[in-house]
Formats: sequence, C-alpha cells, structure tokens
Amino acid sequence: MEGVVDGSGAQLVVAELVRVQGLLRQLEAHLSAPCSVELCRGLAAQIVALTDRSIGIATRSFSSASGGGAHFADTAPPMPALTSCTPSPLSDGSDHQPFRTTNAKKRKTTARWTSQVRVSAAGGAEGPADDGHSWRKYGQKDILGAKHPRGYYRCTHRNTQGCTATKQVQRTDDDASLFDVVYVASDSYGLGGAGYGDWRCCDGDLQEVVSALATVTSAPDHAAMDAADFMSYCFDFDPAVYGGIVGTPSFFL
DNA sequence: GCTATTTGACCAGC
DNA sequence: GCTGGTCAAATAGC
Repeated sequence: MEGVVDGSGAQLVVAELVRVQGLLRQLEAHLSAPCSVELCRGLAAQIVALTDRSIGIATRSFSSASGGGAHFADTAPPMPALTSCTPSPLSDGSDHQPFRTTNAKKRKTTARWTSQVRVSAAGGAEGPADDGHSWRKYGQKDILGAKHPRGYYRCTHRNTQGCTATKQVQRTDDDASLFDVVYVASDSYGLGGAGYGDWRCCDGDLQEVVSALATVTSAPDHAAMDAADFMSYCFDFDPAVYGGIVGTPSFFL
C-alpha cells in the first residue's frame, strides 16, 4: 500500500508523530515510577487524540492530492468529530485575534499566547460548562463598555506545580447564555519556540491545552491549519464534556 | 481549620 | 489619568 502526501500534510503528520513519540516516552517513564492514574490516563488520551489527528491530516492530504496519486482516502478512518464547531461572530474575518502572541505586555514581560473560544452555558448555568480543568477564581472586573463583568481564573496548581495558565470568562453582551473564554499561556517554562517539553504541571488536560498552544505556534505549517485543527490541538474538543463550543476562532498568528 | 470566592486596592501599560 | 490584570484581606462554605 502506498500513497502520496503533499508536503504540508507530511510535515503536519511528522510533527504529530513526534508529539506521540514524546508522550509515549512520558508514559513509559511514568509506568516505571509511582504514577497518578489520572496523569497516565491523560497521557493515553493525548496519544489517542494525536494519532486520530495524524490519520485525519493524512487522509485529507491524500484526498487533496487525489489527482496526483493518492490512494488512502477510501480506507483511512474519518477525522475526529469536530462538526459541532460552527462559525461564530468571533471568526467573522474581522480583526478579532483569537490566537496571538500578545504584544501589549502588561506587567509580565514574558511572551504570552491566548486562545479565545465562545462557549454556551450548561442548562442556563451561571457560567460556562466545566472544561475539565482545575481553575481558581482570583478576581472579577467590570469592563468598560461591557454589560457583564469579566472573571479571572488561574490554574489551581499554580502554587504547587508552577502551572501559570490563566483564563478569563466574560458573558457576551448580545447573548447572556454565551461566554467568551480566553485561555492564556505564558512562556515561563520555555513555551516560546522551545516546544512543550518542560511542563511540570500534573494537570494533564490543562497541560495539553497550553502545550498545544506552543506546538501550534511552532508547527511548520501552522498557517494551513483550519479552525477544526486549532480546536483539536488546543482542547481535544469533547462536546459532551464541554457543553458546546459554538464558535471556533479562525487561526491567527 | 482548610479551601474557594469576593471585592477593594494596587500596579503597569497606554 | 484611564483601563485592565493581579494581589491580598475578608468572608463564606464545607
């Protein structure tokens, strides 16, 4: 069996496989030492998600090159289900910047990466559905021109494991059942161009969110990624858990 | 008593 | 000086 993969697709697949290899090594290390079941489970979930994505990327590459000798499309598994992601006002092609290096530094001088999504409240809850990570609220602020205050959350493991991720949650002005959630990662642990291998936070899911941000920024063909790829990278999106991300940001650097 | 949340104050960037 | 992000003391819930 043979196939032809276009260059960008091949690069993405290779990048994914490198990540899989790294995760497997982490898992192997944990298996030979005292290990949190949750941590190992998180690593396994990441490996599964990455392999799914690799297959999906390869499938699309083969499909796009169908006129040039692709042969895998009819046998490869489908892409992970991300079809619940629909366009939102956040990705309307305006100058909105859902994923960016933040130039406007405030206080912190380290580089920061943000990822913004719009999520719906779970059953009319006060806030967006639990995203599966551990957050602790540390502040709330009325924002000029906004009808609703913005809540500030940091990783629960900030003090114990040096996890520096934060997120901001704000109810949208036009629809009280929707929330804009901004995840923020800093490069305190070498995220800036150095990959994602220096995490000390044991919250596997959160670790993946932020490490994914760094991986995307350093991916060789990140510009070719679409919104589904982005969400897949950043959240391993599970609508059953997250309560429905109704908007996926356009990819931006 | 411990942990999480609230909220006013403080600080830095513009 | 204004605004947004963070700090930290006070408070609430378990």
